[in-house]
Amino acid sequence: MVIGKNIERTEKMVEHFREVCRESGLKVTPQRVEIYRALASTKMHPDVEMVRESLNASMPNLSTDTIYRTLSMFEEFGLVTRIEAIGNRARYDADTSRHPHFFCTECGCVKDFHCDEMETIAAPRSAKKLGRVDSVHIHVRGVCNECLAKE
Amino acid sequence: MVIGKNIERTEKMVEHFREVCRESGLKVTPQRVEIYRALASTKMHPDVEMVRESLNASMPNLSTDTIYRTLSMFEEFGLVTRIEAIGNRARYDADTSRHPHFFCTECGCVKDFHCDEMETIAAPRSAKKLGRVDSVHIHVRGVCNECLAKE
DNA sequence: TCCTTAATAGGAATAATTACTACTTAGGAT
DNA sequence: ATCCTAAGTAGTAATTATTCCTATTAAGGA
Repeated sequence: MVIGKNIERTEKMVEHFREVCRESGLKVTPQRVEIYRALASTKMHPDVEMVRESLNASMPNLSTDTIYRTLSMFEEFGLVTRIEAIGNRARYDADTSRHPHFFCTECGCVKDFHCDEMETIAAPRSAKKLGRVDSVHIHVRGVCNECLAKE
Repeated sequence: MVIGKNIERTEKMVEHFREVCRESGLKVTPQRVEIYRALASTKMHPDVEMVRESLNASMPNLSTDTIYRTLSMFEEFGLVTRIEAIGNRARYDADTSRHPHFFCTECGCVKDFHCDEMETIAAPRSAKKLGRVDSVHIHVRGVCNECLAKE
């Protein structure tokens, strides 16, 4: 996983992350910072294993459990969004703004795209009748260009 | 899981299922028919365990592996849709028409609702640039009325 | 600097899914 | 109707993802 693009934006996100931790009484540990930074610095919507790999050099003793706990906690505090992609691994996105995803059914990659209509569409009355609606999620499934090229 | 509502509609779906099997050269085994019928006769979007429970009386020896294999196969042939709900169990829907789902983040239930806009919104150019788009999926996350009542 | 309590590492346990193999059966051929 | 064969199934083992547990560590306030 390539880390390090858009360093400025990433560091702004990390600073915001520190603030949220302080405000919420969460300890700012090196593990948490590095896990958050790993997410914030990539567009790959990594799963736990990808986070572990990307931090293996800098934190070889980082435990799986810590990554799981930390990511769940981040989600709880609205710092990341959990993506229910195809397959069995949960993936996470540090970009919590509402936006649709493209899921490749061949390789499992997840990509962002933008669409005003999808980002603003509201839950209808028929949905609100079922309970309290907290968020709207849109994704498309298909085959990414890389996989199409291989065929 | 309550099975048996809307028997007529269910049996029409089962008949269609048989046709698809015949056309595709798939054997119509009792296991497949019952698994399909279990899905077609409920709106609960069951997971593997729910299917197993609902068929436990009629097919006590039905193996987990068969349910997994069969549901994957159904999805491959467009007979069911796999729903990536919250949590770690895959759920399935025999209603393959495009419609949005409500996911309760408390109890994990999945409910259908309808919304013309959500059912017709098309993938934008920005998505098509990423690859071939096969389907569009929309869901909302929130807390269902039953869970709200408990609080 | 000390203290308290939250957080972590490492490993064990659990849960979900897939793989394997000997046996069975659906459905076409006879 | 019976036979044949490949596809399908049951039962179990293996794998993979996730969570739990506990002794140790360290963040951050006093």
